[in-house]
Amino acid sequence: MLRYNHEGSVKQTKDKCECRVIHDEKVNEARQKSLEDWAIEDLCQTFKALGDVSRLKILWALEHQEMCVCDLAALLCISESAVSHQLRLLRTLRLVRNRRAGTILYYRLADNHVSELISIALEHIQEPRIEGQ
Amino acid sequence: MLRYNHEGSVKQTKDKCECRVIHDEKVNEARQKSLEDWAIEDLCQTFKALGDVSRLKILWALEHQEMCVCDLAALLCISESAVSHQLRLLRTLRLVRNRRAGTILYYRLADNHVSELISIALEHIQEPRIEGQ
DNA sequence: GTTATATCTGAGCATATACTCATATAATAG
DNA sequence: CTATTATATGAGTATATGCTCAGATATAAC
Repeated sequence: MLRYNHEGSVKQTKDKCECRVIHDEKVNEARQKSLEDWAIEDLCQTFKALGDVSRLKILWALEHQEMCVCDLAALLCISESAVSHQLRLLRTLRLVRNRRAGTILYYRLADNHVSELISIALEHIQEPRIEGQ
Repeated sequence: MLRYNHEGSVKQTKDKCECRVIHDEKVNEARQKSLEDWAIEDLCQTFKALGDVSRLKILWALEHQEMCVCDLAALLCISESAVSHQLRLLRTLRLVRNRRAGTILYYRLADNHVSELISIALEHIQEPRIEGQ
């Protein structure tokens, strides 16, 4: 066991924290293989976008067909404003796209990533519990 | 355009909401293909677990090697208590497991799902921006 | 038994966030 | 131009959540 000085993020270079470390080599290896801050942040935002009941329902619906804002609001039984707010977030993260037809905006999934992510997560939650763990 | 009565969740069967619907057939089809409530909720919790910087860093570290609580705390530069709280959540969702060696608990990923999910999300965030959208 | 180490857990708090409401914008019809 | 429809947006608010702190638990050594 030894004491270890951590290098904080860029914002906190002055106040480094001191923590216990049991396996120095493991921590060092993890440090070397760690993702860049921007990647972690982007990953986090992507998963966070999927981690909401309303947005999940929207994405699942768009996986089968394109839909407009008010239809999605009807499906989820929440206000069109709420749907619009969520769609903006999903657009920002490039998870959905839209096409305009007059005053109506039809939304669809941006690419296959969402489908793949949901598919794997479905596998996970449906996996049978293992005894003794 | 027509008015539509929505069936709320089990908890709110009494106060059904009335919303605009443009494409009745789209909404009906989406209703038929919609996931069960428990599946949506489980999916949501799984993605929510991945949608946090600390937990993502933990999972990414465990993808390469098993680690104990205090090493993870040292890596993330947060308290061991905070790590323990997050690991409990990840354990509950069967995303990680542990093995005991004396007083030390070594954590590892429970299966390949986490790796696959992160891998696809990495693809997504690294995808080049498309102009005109 | 006592002591030390590693981890866990509940409570409290500060921040994040998902919604509602009111209003603004964009496209179409007249 | 005005009116209507569909959507977007900013502000405010109630809830959710990630952390710290204090204390509890589990294992090993003595």
